[in-house]
Amino acid sequence: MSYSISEIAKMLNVSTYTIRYYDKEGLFPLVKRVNGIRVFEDKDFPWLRMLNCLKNLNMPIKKIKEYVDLALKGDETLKARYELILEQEKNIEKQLKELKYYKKQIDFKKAYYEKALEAGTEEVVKDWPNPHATLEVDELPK
Amino acid sequence: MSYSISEIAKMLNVSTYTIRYYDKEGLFPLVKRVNGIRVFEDKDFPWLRMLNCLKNLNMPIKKIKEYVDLALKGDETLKARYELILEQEKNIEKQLKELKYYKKQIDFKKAYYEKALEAGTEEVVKDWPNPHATLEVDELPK
DNA sequence: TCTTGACCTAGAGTTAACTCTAACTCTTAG
DNA sequence: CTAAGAGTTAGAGTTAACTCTAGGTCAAGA
Repeated sequence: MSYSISEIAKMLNVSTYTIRYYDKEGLFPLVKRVNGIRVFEDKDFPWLRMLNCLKNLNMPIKKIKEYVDLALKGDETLKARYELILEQEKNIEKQLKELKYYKKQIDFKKAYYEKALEAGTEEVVKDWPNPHATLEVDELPK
Repeated sequence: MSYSISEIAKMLNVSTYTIRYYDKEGLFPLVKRVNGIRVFEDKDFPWLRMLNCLKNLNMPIKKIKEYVDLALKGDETLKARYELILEQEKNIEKQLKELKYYKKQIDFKKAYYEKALEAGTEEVVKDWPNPHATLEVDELPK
């Protein structure tokens, strides 16, 4: 099975411009061309999925490019690629921790506004015991 | 207690440039000035914490500004602010789902590289059953 | 045959979020 | 009293990641 650039763009939920931009940046070194036209194939899907993953984990294009270049060099770069994956694993853990932390604050605000709406005014909650009355660096997840 | 711009910058883990930029964008309408110099006070901390939260949830500056403007208008905008918080709550849920989804892929790759490193070559794992062999839109979390 | 639509490239333009520079003021320690 | 250090502004510069335009090719249907 083969796929056009616009089909792939739809799958990744981006524009065709973006796919061409990624290609320009060297993120698709192995995609086939027929008469100059990009032809994506099933064999490209694992990488498309990986790219989608890294992109959504906010890895910069340049860093993704580094990963591509490592992969192209073959077995001698296995270690380096493994480290890069470990780094991403840590990154995900950090993001999860942060999200859970900020979720608490949003939940507090939600309850705050629910009470305020009930009363019709913010006055009744303005001095609610804020679970985080001070702003300290250590308090924030790194 | 009062705090200088550089102290606040340190607390939020950004540069003083960034704090001034946020101010320019209207994110600190209530911060005191003494001889033209910004003087942050304890009363500003709840908002600083909220700002830090929204920023780290990737809310654009313009949207944060909207929230500030709503808050300045008082009780008549309680509903609108509540909706905005609800939206953020949904946003967090989405992000959590996505993160957990992409974590699976990273974990797969981690095991993949561990096996490859053990063998000294990627060949042994190249055709590992990828838990996500196809790339379909519905498969990806929205 | 002609037109439509999808593809191509090179390169210019856009946007968000900083980041920095120049030129200035104000406070304070020596 | 003066020099350092921290603050100020307006506005220019930077960077990443698109996003679009102009001008072209090519294949298929009416």
